[in-house]
Amino acid sequence: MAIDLKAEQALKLWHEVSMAMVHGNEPDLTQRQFTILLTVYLEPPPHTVRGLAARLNVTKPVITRALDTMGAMKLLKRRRDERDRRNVIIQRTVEGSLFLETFADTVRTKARELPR
Amino acid sequence: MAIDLKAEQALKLWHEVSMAMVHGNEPDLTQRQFTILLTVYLEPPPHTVRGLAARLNVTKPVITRALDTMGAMKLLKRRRDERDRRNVIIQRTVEGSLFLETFADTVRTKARELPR
DNA sequence: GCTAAATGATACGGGAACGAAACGAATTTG
DNA sequence: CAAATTCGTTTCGTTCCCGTATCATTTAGC
Repeated sequence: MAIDLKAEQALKLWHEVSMAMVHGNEPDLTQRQFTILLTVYLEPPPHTVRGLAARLNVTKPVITRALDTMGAMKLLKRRRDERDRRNVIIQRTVEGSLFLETFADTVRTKARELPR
Repeated sequence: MAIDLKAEQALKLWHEVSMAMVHGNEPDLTQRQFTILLTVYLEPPPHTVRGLAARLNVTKPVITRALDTMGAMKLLKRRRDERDRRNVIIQRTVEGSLFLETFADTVRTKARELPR
């Protein structure tokens, strides 16, 4: 059975979750950063700077900088590809997984509490 | 019947919608700006700078600047409160309604296409 | 080997957002 | 009616993100 949302429910869900994120003290990421994070955690590896840039339709420095920022937050980590040392492989971390699990819980809770 | 999402579905939904927004050519809003927009459109009026600042737990200049930005995009508009001319009332626009309708459609479509 | 291509990082200038503080206008208080 | 308060805006200095162009390293092609 497909997930069927009314327009108002969709907006309310986004609103509730956004409020929770803005109000909470979780690391505040830009839209792009969060999208990069989700891509790394949800799409099949390996993830490279170039690949992510193409996937998200942004320039390479955007990815490099996002990795700097989120790397400092321990949400992601870099690793040299030893088979081709030009490449950098972007990998998940325990902290990142935990962060997204918490986020998913927020979404689920808000979705469950949605008025019909 | 409540909307029941699995953790993976919640993340996938956010990912899909985020990808659509980053990739698309819609106005590029920050997380806070988008949250302000949703608040104005979903919560009962009237909305003031001070009220929104308190609601979102941000400083007043954040609201003022967001109104500048989104006002230029025609997503919101300001009006002086004639009963107390110190106040500014924030109102919806046709363009803003349309923008959010389109966004809601994106969410609905992505939710419907979600794997079980 | 030597050159060309590919990959990610960096430098640079510009623009946008931030918080704190100060400000002007409008209203309320005493 | 003068002083204090309230409200939104502006200013200031800082920080962060952006795209373009360039750089160093590594690999591939001849």
